[in-house]
Amino acid sequence: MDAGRRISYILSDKTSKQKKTKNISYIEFERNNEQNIMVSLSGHILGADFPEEFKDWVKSDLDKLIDSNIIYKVTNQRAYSALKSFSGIDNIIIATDYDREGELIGVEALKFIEPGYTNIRRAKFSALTSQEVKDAFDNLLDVNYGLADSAKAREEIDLLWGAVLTRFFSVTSNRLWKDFISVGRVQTPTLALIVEREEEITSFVPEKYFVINVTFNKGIDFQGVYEKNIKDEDEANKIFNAINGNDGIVKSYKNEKKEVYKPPPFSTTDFLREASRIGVTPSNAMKIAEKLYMSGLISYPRTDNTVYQRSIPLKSIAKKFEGTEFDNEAKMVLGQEKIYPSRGKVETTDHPPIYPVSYPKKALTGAYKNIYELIVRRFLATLYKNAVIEKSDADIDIKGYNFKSSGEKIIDNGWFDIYKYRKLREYKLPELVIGETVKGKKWNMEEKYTEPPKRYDVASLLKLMESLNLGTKSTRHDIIQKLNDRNFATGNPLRPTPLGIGFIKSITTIDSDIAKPDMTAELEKEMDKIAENQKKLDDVVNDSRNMLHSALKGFRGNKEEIKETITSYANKGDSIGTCPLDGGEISLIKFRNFSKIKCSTEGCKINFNLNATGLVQMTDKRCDVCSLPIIKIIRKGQSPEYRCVDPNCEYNRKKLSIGKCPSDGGDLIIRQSRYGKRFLGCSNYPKCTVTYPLPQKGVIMPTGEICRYCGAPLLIMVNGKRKWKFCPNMKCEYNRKDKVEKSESENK
DNA sequence: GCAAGGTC
Repeated sequence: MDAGRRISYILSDKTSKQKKTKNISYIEFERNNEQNIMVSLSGHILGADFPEEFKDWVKSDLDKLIDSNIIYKVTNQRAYSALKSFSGIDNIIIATDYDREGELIGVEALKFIEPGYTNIRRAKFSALTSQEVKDAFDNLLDVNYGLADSAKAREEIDLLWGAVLTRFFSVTSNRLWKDFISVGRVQTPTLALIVEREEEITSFVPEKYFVINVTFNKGIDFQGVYEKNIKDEDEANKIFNAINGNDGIVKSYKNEKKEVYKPPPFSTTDFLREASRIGVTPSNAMKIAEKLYMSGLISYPRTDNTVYQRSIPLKSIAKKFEGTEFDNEAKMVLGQEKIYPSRGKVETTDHPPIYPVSYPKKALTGAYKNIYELIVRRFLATLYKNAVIEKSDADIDIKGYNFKSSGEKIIDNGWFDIYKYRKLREYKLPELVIGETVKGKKWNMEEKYTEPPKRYDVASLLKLMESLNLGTKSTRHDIIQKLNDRNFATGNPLRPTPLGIGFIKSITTIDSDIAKPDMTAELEKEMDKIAENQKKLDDVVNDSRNMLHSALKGFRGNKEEIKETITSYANKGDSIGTCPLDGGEISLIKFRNFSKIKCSTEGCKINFNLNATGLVQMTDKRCDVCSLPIIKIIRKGQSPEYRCVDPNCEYNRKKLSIGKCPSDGGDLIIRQSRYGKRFLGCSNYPKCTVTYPLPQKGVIMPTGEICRYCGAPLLIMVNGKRKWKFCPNMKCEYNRKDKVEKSESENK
């Protein structure tokens, strides 16, 4: 159930009714003997844009674009027509999310309701619980126009900087249309983080160091590690020779009980990180969470909040899991004398943390089951007790050198019994007495190397973006996806592409905030001033326009360098091997919709387009037809594909051929239609127009057999575990007769 | 065609 339906359902004591005419959908309900209409908005209704005259990227003057007025276009037609359709309204209550963007969405809606009334109020609730919603509508507030303006400033400044710099970098590097260079307040600093990390890794010089450790024994074996890592080999040898073969004397020993705190309630970022620990990617986890929310199983999944509001009936929710597979866990939680939920650092007023709302009537399966279970276990864990461990630490001396030993013993497993994704580990250390001698058993010196920092994976990047305040709970994973789609970064862990590196190098030629998280921080300050009526929307946007003029001036001064940097990096591509013809370097240069394979030697034949997704490698093999090299394309979960590097070579056509055309004997080839659907077509097109439709999913293989009814080649289809033979001619009798005969004979 | 922010 969406938010609008839930609110009206609560306010009307479950008597609300959904109404739908041709274009308009709304909800009617009665409350306190008054008729109400509820219109669900679902996001912004208006979007900022520039006037038509600035349509052409190459011809538009960017300084004029900066000073242009910003127009607003309807982007949510459904909400717009619903709002437009009513008249004779006495009161308006805005009940959007209680945050900056929510306030703006509400104010956008006011624009489209018949004017002429004065009574506009605002409902403030932070969870869609019965109590909160009813209280909110009994205690209405005023609309906060300043808050809405602060969001509008954000929107206009993002459009101005984004559009102006996107156009500047795209036009300057001559990468237009699908290959444009996208610049934005959130995406560009995020890409810069990925590029900076890659540079740290490539410039990293490993350093050698030595670790000395000793296995001691007192009843049981335990480890002591020399207190320092030693860089100097001579010093390491000196220490090792001194301690080797000797016993130790206990210099200090202490042990104390420590609590291991239970985790805070789930925010979106924490949820996505934990989901990726159990093997579900953030975008998948988000999709699943949205579906669970829509089916009423969990609360709203987009939230920064990590503190349960008082209105959430924690105990009665925990009760819902009695008698389910979480029976034990629920009873553990409910068996406590009092329940003290954990609290995180962030507390917001728009939504509760993510928690389960109900137990599914129909059992969930696959990733849905795992994600739901994660949310349930997290919820119950936040209501249970902290774990307790006994931590012991000792200093042990051998010949004047200090070794550290430590141990951890579980006293009470606490919440770890519920949240099975984490485990407490025990490290044994016997009880020691200061001054006693412990026997040495093994003495060891190890040579190690310092390691470069790790690349960010999607989970750690989400966390970092959150701490730098880049993006919001709803947009962060989209931004990472965008960097992927725009050919700036790839894979997980994320690496920048040559284009990504070249672009960041070129944008950091001048010291502009657009590549740093600072721009968001500054914007936040200005937005707060607007919200508190200390500054006006237009003044803030105009200040930003002036900063943009001067940033643009700076970039213009480096135009040649920017062009050179981006093109040289983008054209360098990734090296995928050496050229078997002349020993040159073969590069794969990626564009948004295709790639180029090119040899570094001037005049070399190898300079072809490549239409393929997946990892491309050179092989030593040569094509039988044209003797150019064969390339290998690797895709996840599929056997590798081999192709001649020349896309027009006969070798590739034969390989793709799935049989002969019954009309003229040409090759039937799997092709893609304009709309992305695959079909079989004759290689003699346009002379021969024979085509056959194909199933859109699964692997299609030739059989070499010919259909005895229509002469088309018979094919085998493999989709998951199922596998069947068919004739691509849908009307052919083969599919009715021969297929039936076969399955009957299998039944015998 | 541009951004980032909402969201069935």
